[in-house]
Amino acid sequence: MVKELDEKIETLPDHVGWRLWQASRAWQAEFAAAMRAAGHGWFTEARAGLLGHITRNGMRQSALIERSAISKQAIQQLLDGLEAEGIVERLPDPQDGRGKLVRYTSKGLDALRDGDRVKMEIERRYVSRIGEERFTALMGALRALAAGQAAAMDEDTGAQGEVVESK
Amino acid sequence: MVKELDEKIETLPDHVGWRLWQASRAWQAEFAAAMRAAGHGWFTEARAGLLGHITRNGMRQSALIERSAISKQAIQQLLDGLEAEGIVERLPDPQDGRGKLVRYTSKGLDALRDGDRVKMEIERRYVSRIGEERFTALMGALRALAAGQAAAMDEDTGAQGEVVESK
DNA sequence: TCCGTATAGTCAAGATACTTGACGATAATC
DNA sequence: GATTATCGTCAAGTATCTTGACTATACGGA
Repeated sequence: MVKELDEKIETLPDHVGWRLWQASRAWQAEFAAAMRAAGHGWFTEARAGLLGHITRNGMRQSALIERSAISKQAIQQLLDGLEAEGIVERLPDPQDGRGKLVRYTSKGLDALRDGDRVKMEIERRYVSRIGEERFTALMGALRALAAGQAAAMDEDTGAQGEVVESK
Repeated sequence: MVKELDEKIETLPDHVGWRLWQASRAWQAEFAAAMRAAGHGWFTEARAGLLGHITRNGMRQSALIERSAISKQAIQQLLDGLEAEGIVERLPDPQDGRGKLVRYTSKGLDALRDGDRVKMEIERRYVSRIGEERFTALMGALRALAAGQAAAMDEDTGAQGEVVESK
């Protein structure tokens, strides 16, 4: 009974959203695995997302809130964790008694360096997997998409619009 | 004071991983917003991820566990939620007293239909945003990447390898 | 100077989406 | 029948994020 219907079983989807999700997940899994293998066991996806916004010179917690899209409370909790792991440290801002500066520790900077290396390795693997031409096309399309999206939301919420050309 | 340092502020990253993540998040946000706007307020990203694995004919809960990568407990909890929302229903499997069949309710099928419509709309928007050629290149690269990844893990853990052509 | 208001960060509580571990019930195998 | 494996459930804990309430500091006037 069910058997005949099973002939028509759907395969997993094959639209942009699914493909993007799939590729994104695969990248993250590869990156996280490599980072953990490199001795950075504290590494998680959420933390990575936040670290991507912290400049190497350190920055105000409030600036971090603007740059990343999540609530200040979430950021604080993530920072609590990162601080406990010894990746970043929080210092009082000498210019503003209310503020705090978030800065990488040397352990954190080490992790960043490893992260850069891992990223390049993965990128190399990707290129060898699908060919340079396709890879370039992929990046071009993704950048165009991001630029289009930023333009589409036009009410500049910041953060997204400055992604590409700023430097 | 801080200003001079800000000249050297790092921009947001521009590597594959970041771009994929960014694009994936943007797609999901757009999709979820459209779904909620279409009256499917129960819609969340995690639920979408699971629903993407449930065929329209319904399937065994255990089959669902194999297909999606997450633990059976997580699946159960997601199904609990979906069942409470009236999107799916669980019936005893007549062929196996231990098993249960997960099936869409008519409300669930309605949502799927809306989902398909929304997906196509978004895809159309994407095409008009970056051009058909680029969009095609994007899809091609993403598919190649997925195929390469499936091949790379070679120890067929299932789930990933069978994505496209399986049947 | 004092006062109102905005900003920076914290504390507390709760929701969601997972995890591992232990368990009962049914099926399959020998 | 006894053993072993599979299917689903229950319970508890973790990570990540949310909203709401609060404190401390800064700033911009009267």
